[in-house]
Amino acid sequence: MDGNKVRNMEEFAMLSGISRPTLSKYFHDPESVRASTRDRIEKALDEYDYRPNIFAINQNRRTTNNIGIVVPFLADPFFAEIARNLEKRCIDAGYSPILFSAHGDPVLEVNILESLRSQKPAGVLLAPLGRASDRSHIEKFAADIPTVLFDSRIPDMGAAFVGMDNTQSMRMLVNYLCDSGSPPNFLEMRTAVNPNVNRRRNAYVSAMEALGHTPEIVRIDGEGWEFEEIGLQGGLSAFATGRFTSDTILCSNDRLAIGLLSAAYRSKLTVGRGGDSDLRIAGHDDHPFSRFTCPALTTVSQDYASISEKSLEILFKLMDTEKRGEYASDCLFDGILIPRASA
Amino acid sequence: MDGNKVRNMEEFAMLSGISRPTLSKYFHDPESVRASTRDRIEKALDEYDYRPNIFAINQNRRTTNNIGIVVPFLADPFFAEIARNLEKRCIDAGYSPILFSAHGDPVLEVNILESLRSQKPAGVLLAPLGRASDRSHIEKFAADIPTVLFDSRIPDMGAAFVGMDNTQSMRMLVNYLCDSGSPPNFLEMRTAVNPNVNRRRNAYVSAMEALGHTPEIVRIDGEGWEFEEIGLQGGLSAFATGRFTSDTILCSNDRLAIGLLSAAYRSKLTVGRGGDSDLRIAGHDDHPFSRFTCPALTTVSQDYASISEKSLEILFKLMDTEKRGEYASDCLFDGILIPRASA
DNA sequence: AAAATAAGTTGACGCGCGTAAAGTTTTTGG
DNA sequence: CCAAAAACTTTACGCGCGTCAACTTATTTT
Repeated sequence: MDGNKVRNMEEFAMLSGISRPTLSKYFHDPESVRASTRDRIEKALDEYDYRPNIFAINQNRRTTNNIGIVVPFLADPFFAEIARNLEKRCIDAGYSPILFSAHGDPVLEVNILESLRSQKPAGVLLAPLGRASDRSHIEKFAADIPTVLFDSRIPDMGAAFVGMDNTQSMRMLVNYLCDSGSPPNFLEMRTAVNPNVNRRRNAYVSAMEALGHTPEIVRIDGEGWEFEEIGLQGGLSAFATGRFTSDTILCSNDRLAIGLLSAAYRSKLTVGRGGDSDLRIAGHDDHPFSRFTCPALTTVSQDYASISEKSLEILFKLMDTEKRGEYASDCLFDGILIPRASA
Repeated sequence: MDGNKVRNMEEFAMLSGISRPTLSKYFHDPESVRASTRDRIEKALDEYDYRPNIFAINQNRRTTNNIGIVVPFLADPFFAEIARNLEKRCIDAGYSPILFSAHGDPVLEVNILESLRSQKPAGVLLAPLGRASDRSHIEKFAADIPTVLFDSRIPDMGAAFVGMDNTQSMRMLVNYLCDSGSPPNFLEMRTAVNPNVNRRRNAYVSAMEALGHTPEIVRIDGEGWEFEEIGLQGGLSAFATGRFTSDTILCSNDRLAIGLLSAAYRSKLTVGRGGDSDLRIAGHDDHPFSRFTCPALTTVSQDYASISEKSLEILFKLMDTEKRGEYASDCLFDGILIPRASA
């Protein structure tokens, strides 16, 4: 392009010698015009610097080609990774992803949903904060705009959901740990930040009982999303006061486990599955950093690729149809055990 | 609100008994109308469900109140953390941040800039990919839209820049390490992903020479942004083949150091500053996870808060004035040494 | 309380594009 | 080669809001 700035489609129509309605069609879908016309347009596009005004376009359209992606806490690499995956898939499918993080704040989550509304997105992928979320607000939102919830299931929420089967994954972990050593304690934060934790705890309890062991839950203090710090501080004090009744500790998620590994190290406790170690520690989620902890963390993998693929698949269905309610089905993925050196 | 959906400002004007131009003023700036009028509007707003159409608003305005935030790789917690900081500040200042990640892909980076252009943002905060970036493209972008570069400085780029003083920070680290033990080797990736690495290497060399020591650089293979994995694999092979000439290793960044810690652990080498350890390892950036590695990682802190505050301060200046060139000054922050157990 | 000023109202036009209707040209197919 | 179909052009209106000009009403000033 020569850098000749063109003001609007009208002017570009003059310059290119193509009528405005045809240009409009072209920009909406290049395949919708004859090949020869397409060539002429693209040649002109090459010569002049014109891009349709996106605001004018979206003003009339009932819906844009934007897809909102909302996560509860982007500084958590787990969500960063999922968001990356989702973004790429959206782009490949010809949509424009818009990424938001609630930064752990339920008020911000509501604000995001509100501003998203006025963006008229074609659809929204939402990983809610969980317990702190304003349920009725999310429910209303999902009623108006095609929405797929992922990661964290909100009880009694009608919207479609994609996530992992916490019951299955925890049972698998518990079985593995009991097979390979002593039955684990379960470590969690006192104030559960999302419903997954509850499901994981319950699954732990029932899996333990099924094996004839007594479940033992250790709760540590701390609020917010600084899980590693909470795991570290809680771990230090738990080790100091001897709160663990087993040498094997199953954490409600990897970030807590990473903190606990740090606490163990500082308490001069060795971690590993070898018989000469003091402790075994396992987590849950296959956090991107879990491979690199010392020792590497045994965990259950959430299949990022499958979850994001399925989420979008369902979202596209929701977007395609008017009868949204019918597709409001859940989709749970099995986790995959990732045995590493820590347990 | 009763849920009575109101189509447009005209209709809301009827319902509220306030003229449309006055409403327009109000939505642009609530303080610009008389208090009594403001009350009446807000009462009506409370009763009816009306929100101005954002696309119609932005159609005529030369610039929106959006601020673009572009980072090279959001799955890197360092950038996630900075982005979080920037987002919050934007919101507090009354702007709407829009977050983008280039996912390590220079083509995507250009696409982001292009789509950002048509969003007419009031300003943009851009942490470029670095070496891979399309410089001329970024330069043109910054010429049209108020842009502050941060984190990674692109040589000969006219735009304003905020980042840290790598020379200062590396010298500090080298001095510290030499003071407290043997002079360090420098570990880096063979293909530097951004210019910071070059500056750090050079600073390492000159700091070592200033102390009368021979600099020793160890380069490991690997491409892309999976630094931990590269550090792990490179570390394993470097340890196996005895490529390090010192028991102290200074890594070009924390993520590489985290991988190296993992490699050391797997190679049964103990890390720490105690005399009984095999190795000392240090990083650079004060990555959010560096506190929780085993042992905790000695590093230099990038002051997230100061960098983001200063970036926005400069951006606001750029946005306020037309004579942008004059403010295209650099701003470098000193790093702060964070001595932890690893060195 | 009258005059000066600030705030609000009415009416109208423009922004850049979507889109429909009616007419014209080009392409397709038998 | 001609008729039917497809693609394109012209014309015109609408979307929701910004904004200007000319008034009218409310508030402040002296």
